[in-house]
Amino acid sequence: MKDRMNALADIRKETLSSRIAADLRSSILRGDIAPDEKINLDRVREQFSTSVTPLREAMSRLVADGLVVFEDQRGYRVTPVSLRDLDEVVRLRTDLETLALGYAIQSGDLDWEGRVAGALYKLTRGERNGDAENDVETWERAHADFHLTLIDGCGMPHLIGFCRMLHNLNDRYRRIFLERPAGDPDPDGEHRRIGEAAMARRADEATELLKAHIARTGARLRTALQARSQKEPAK
Amino acid sequence: MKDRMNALADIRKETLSSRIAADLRSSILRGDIAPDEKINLDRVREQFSTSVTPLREAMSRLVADGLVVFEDQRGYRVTPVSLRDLDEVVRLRTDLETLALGYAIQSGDLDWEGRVAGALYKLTRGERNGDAENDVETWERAHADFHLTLIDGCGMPHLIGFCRMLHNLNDRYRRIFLERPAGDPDPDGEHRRIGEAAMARRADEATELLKAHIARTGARLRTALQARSQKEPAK
DNA sequence: ATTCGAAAAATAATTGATTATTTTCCAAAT
DNA sequence: ATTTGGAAAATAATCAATTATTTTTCGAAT
Repeated sequence: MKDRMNALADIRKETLSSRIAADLRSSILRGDIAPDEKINLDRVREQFSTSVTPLREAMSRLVADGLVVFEDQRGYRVTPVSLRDLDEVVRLRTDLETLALGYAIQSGDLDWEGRVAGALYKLTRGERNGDAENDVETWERAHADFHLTLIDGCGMPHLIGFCRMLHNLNDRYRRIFLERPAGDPDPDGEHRRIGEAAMARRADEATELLKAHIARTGARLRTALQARSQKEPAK
Repeated sequence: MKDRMNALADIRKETLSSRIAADLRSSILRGDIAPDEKINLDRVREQFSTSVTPLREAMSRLVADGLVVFEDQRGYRVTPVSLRDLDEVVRLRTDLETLALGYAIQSGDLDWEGRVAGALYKLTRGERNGDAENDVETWERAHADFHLTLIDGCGMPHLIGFCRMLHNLNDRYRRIFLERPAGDPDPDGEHRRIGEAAMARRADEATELLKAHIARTGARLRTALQARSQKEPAK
């Protein structure tokens, strides 16, 4: 009874800032707002039918996420993309996600295993590369959820935050630049093998599989970006 | 002539938000605003003689730095301290700063070496544990500058951002909980050895020295926190 | 044609008032 | 003594107007 009351008390009124930040985050990840695009605060304010204050706050949160860059007196711009940035993101994902996975395998409890299994189930049950927008968003959510649950067992909030940010940055590249964003030859198989190795506490195997998974997507992205920048010279 | 004009054009009017964020960051790092302390926006607004909007924006930036935690409708609170958090910060500093240093040694150019030498010079020339506030702040600035310059040669902005954040978090622990925050037995020697190994491109030696340096401070902090929490039971 | 400087326009940032939500207080009921 | 519910107080969040700064435009000078 008391636990039930506490759970209800935690349902707090979401602020406009949080709503706006979430919506803009999605738009940026999907490429709906293009990399390097200047964000005109007055126009966006009108689109959300709000005033500038919650919008500025939302932008600050997106800056923290690495999705937007800010300069005093010059406002906000969607973070540009580049080969160099992609390389960093891929390299850091490799370094930090495997680090986090290692710690998770070390420290994660049975509850974590259960959550990994659940996230894996949801990911591999979903429609992939469906044409319907809802299907894509559902898969993207399940995908992010799986990766983040995998490392959640490390119990290190700062590290999880870094990985989350890198994961989002990588997702943006994948969604903008790959024609089939979920189009690895066998993503379900890869995700399953990673998840199973992690749950079975085979740390070396799990981290090697994760590394390969990250590298594979990274290589495809690199190719796509290079092809694109041969069509359009670098800014 | 054109370069000179560009340099002048880059001198932009600093915003109140940026000023407030910087001031509050210092206050938090120094422990002037205590860990876990609720930040009353109206009171702080008055202290800065400003309105609430730039203050909220400043707070968002501090949230991004990990120095403040936020909850919708409940405002802002200085990030609490704990043994668990300290352990994570120390562990991640070890993992990430050595990673960054390795990359810097790999990629850093002569200009980077020069900057490391300069930062080392400034650090070892300064007054340590002086009683004057300016001396402490000067040393703290030089200390942070040295560590961040050391890794700056990695040329990876995200990684540098993570390391900066961890470094700040660690600095806060050091300044609040150690009676002599710069009081390692021979910090100048340690810093010098790390810097010289890095400039000489002896990667293994530099990273081992850095690890030991981080671990030493971490152990002292752990001891100090444990002693304190035996006096005051955990919240 | 290019550069410069000033004015106009656009945009960023801040203000102080208002509205929304949470916290605290207090009296009544158990 | 404890719990509940409502009102008051405090605080968080947002608004729309105003101010500050940057960017764009345009005419004059070179």
